[in-house]
Amino acid sequence: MPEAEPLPPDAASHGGELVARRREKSAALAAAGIAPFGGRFSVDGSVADVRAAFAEGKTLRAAGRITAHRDMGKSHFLDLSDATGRIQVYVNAKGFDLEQMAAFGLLDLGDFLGVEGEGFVTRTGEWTIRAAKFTPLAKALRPLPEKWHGLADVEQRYRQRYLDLVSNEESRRVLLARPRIVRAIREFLEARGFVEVETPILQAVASGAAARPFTTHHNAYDSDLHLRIALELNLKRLLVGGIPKVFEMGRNFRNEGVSRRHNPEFTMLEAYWAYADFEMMADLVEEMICQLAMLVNGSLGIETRDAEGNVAKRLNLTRPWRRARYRDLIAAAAGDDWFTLDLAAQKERARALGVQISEAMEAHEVTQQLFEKLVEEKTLDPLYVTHLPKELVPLAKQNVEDPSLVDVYELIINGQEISPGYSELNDPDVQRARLLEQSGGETMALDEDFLLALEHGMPPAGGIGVGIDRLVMLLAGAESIRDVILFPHMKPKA
RNA sequence: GGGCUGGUAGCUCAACGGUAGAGCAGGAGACUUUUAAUCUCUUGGUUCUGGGUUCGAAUCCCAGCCGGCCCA
Repeated sequence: MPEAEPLPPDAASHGGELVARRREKSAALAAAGIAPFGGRFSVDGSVADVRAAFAEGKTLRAAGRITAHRDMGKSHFLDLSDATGRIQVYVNAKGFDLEQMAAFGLLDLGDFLGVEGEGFVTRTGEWTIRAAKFTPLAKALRPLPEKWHGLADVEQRYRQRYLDLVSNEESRRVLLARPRIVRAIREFLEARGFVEVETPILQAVASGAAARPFTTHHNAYDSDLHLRIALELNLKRLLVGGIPKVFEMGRNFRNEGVSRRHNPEFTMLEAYWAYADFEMMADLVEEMICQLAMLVNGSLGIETRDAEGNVAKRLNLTRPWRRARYRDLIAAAAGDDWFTLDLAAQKERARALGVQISEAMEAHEVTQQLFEKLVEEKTLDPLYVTHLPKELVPLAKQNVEDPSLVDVYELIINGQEISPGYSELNDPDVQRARLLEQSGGETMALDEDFLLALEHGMPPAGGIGVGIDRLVMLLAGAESIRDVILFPHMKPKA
């Protein structure tokens, strides 16, 4: 590349020398009559499309970022990349005049470039476009992360996701798995007659789950509103309205902590199927997730990896998935006599088993804590936990034989709750009573308008929820929810 | 909220009380099929911020800011 003028001293002192040089090259391109930030450029599709169309002697048009430059003097090799792949471009000085080669010298790694030329195969077997023309398309005024190690700084990967996408293949793989999964879910449900709907995010009462909502204000009606925390109640209103199979996939918001498994906004699938029950819903989810696993991994085996990238666990999604009652799982973990013990004895037993128990906990909370630590966290392959205590699930129908239980499942895979499914409670009076009898730290808000809808008659139905972020984590092998969200919530920098 | 841990050149990382370095990127040069190209030379730093200890601080201490992991 060409001789550079000495930079003004202040440019270098800010650590801005790299930017200053690129700005100079951008200006030099403009001075030579070449727009450094170009416009329309006709291409044979994405880089992957160009590779698919590749043939020796065929004229190809491609565009992308310059991600490598191997300078041989009169011969240059460039890598042109986008998120779909990489293709090599060969530029031979013999094919261009001096002005053109001067312009070529003003290009930098990271710039967008369009090329046209014939395909050929180098003697090392690399598919290559022999550039007959090249067109600068956009100047990168700042350098990209290092070519070999990519961008490793976790914070910067999340705050400047575009740099992560440009430089980290693994991030592209995980983040692009998500839209494929979302699309496949829609296709799966639509093929079974489910209708997709969109319901309001701004709600007067945020209910359907026990969680703190975000609050905002609507000026026109001078009323406080909440961002939804669940989709459930509106979809049930649609069951009342006569739509027998309905689903929504959309964003929920919970004003709670941020962690490896929690983002304040997250995507939920909920589906409701009139005249079905929780077991039919379990079958549906089982089939759907297996299809998704085949789509993403081509297999029902899943390998989870630790921070070093080594295989940590192997999961097997082969059907049929195990189904077991909550009480039986507790008894197996804590002793057959568990449910005959009084509260004090249960607390003592739980602590002896290494489960942290606080004095304030009620009986079902002690049992639930024990369940989470000794069953849920230790479960790898899919497990449908069924027939939970009714206190845990106020929107589900009670079991006919044992009204202390509800007809529900909780799907657990790899120690995480992936999906709940219910036989939905459709008796308005029972529903009111169940919402009023909630106890413990977090309770669900009472939505009178929802109860009014139930009084008009809701068909018996099965319902499911699927946390899409966690499902994608599972299927794509991501360790953190932030790895499956393009722009995860971060604390603003001061 | 608590515990542990991290922040050094554009990027990836060293230096762990005694002159802040390397690789890549950048700059100059050589090279007409390279591919982490190679070879010679070379520029580049408010060591996150603010205090403190010390003859001397990237390093030790305190506070803060922003992350990561674990716990609640």
